[in-house]
Amino acid sequence: MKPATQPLKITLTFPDGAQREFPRDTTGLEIAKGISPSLAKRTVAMALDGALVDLNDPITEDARIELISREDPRTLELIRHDCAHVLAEAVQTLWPGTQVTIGPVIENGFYYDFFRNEPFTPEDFDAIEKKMREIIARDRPFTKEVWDREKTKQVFRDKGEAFKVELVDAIPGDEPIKIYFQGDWFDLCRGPHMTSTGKIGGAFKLMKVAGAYWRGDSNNPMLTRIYGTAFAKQEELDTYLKQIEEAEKRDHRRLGRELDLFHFQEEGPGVVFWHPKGWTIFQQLISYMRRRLSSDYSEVNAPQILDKALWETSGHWDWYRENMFAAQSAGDEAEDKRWFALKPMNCPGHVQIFKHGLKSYRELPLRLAEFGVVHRYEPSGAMHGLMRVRGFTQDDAHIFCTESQLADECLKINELILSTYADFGFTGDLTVKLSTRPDKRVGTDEMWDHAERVMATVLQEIQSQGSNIKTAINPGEGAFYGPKFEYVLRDAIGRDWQCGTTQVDFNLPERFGAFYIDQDGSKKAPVMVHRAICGSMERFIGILIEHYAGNFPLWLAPMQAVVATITSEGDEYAKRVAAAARQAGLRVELDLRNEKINYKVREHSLAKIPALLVVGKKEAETHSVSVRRLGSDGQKVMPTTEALAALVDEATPPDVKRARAAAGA
RNA sequence: GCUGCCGUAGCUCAGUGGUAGAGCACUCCCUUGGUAAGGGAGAGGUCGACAGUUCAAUCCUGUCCGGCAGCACCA
Repeated sequence: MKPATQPLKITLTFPDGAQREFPRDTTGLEIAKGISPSLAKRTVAMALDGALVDLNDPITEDARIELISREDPRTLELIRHDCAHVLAEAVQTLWPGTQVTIGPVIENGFYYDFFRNEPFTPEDFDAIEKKMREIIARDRPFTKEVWDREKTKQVFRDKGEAFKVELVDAIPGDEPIKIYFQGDWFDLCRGPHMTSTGKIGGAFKLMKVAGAYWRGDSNNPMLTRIYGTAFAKQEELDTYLKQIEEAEKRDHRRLGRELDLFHFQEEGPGVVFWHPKGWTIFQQLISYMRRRLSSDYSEVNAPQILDKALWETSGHWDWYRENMFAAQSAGDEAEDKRWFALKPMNCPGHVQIFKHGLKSYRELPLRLAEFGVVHRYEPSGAMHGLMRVRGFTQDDAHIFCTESQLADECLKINELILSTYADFGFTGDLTVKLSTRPDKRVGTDEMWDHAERVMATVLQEIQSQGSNIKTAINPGEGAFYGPKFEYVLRDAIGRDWQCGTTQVDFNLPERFGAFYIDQDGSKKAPVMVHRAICGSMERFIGILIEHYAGNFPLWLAPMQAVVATITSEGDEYAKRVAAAARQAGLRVELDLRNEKINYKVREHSLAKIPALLVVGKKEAETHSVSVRRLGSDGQKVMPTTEALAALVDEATPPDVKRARAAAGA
């Protein structure tokens, strides 16, 4: 409640706890100057009760105040935002007539979207950056004015800035229209900004150009977006650029080729050719998941291709057709021209299995799992290595249960997902998002209300269980048949990937007339829960490749060790070592080539073979091997039996180790 | 799908309006060498596909296919 008359004095609390009174409407700059001129010079913004605002803003009420220097981590956002404005001014100076739109700060920098008939190219960057440095060197103050809404629109209309006019219209009526000047150039902006363009400094760089739809809608015109980044210090920019290089080195498409895991070719856009080594990883992953499922789930396999009629019943033909592959007999004479569709999802197949034979309430929850290969016609621009393909394998399952079992099943799945991610070393932050009803959907509002209510309760429960779990709501992002949880994991270099999902479905069983006989002898439609842990095995392997940078833990490594000889004198012994290793269950290769050991070490190191077992005359005589581990410089001579036992232990999958420990305890 | 860029040997890339080169990888020969590249020779390409311009196209133009970066979409 504000008092009827504004007080003339306000009390500000400084970070050290000191409190001082100032006349109302004193600006941050005046306060800084009052403390010391050098402080005023160093200060680029202030925070009132923790919120960053312009240093020149008059302070109207009591607050905690912090004077923010350029070195404060919170300033980074301002540097980038200021830099975006300078970019826009530079572009409009160099190419008059270019329309400006928006220029926000993003995770690693900023961008600005422009409208211009001629798109920009990276060759323009030098000229733009040069102009930006001029503007920064001019060091004009950022000043803010609050304009009348109609006047603002008129000014932008007169300047030919149609997009800005639209932006003004989008600002809620009760919000002020703020205009920031930097010299003569000005932009509509929420702020805040630093005190002048000179504070931006020189540690910025334009990164790339790309197209982007106006307001993120593919029905709107496409703008040209220029991405840039900026830091407080040059060293930080250099570090960032180096990080990008490192990330490129672990790109799964590059490592997939270098490590000979898989390939793509023109005839099969978005479908993977798995090579022996890549397929070994794939199989290890599937074996792992099978072990994790064995106690609760029954594995099934449903057909790859089914009559269109079935997809009409399921609703896919209506709601998902543009993503589906359809097929007919290719023979001209065939009179039977039925349309079939490749399955884009496994659920309808599993419902058929559930429906086969009468089910009793005693059989619920019935959990059917399938490593199901599905095909989806993804937009051409969406394809990205293993991360986004048109044919992929889901570690899919459908749980048929009663409504009262639903919440428990969701929590059980949650446990499985979290423990699986932990086994692969994804120990960073995890986000669980609840996606609610989309516009395009089947089922009644009552069904959706009910489903979303149950899910929201489960989400709360999940949240309360883990400290590194964040939760969020994605309104309108659900599947067309029901709301879903999406599990987003964070990899070794901080990137987020959506993998697991739990989707509640009150529609499909009913559509197919699936039911079970309840305790009272009546027919009831089961609730169906769709769920995947890895999501797509292809994508998950892509994530693993980048997460491990190709250095797989021994249990997943396609080739776990290579036995290499120094001279051909060691051949017989090397064969015995390799045979013993294989006998012990290790995936090993023998390298008897007439090459120098240096050459072999280099080659197998580049191939990221985890263990190199080198044998020469000495080892043969002492029944030992010289073990060189990937990533270490030296080597260690050990008795062969001991070396193999250690490798076998290390190669034991984490879940198997856990099971053994539990059995032993 | 949209905007921009790209497509030459398995990979990384040179190059030219008169039908092609390098390094690595591959094959063979010499070398038997203790922990990140020993030497030599050879083989390998209708220069993404199809049209057009031209006496002549890998090179210029167009269409298509595929890829890359974003956007949109999504496991």
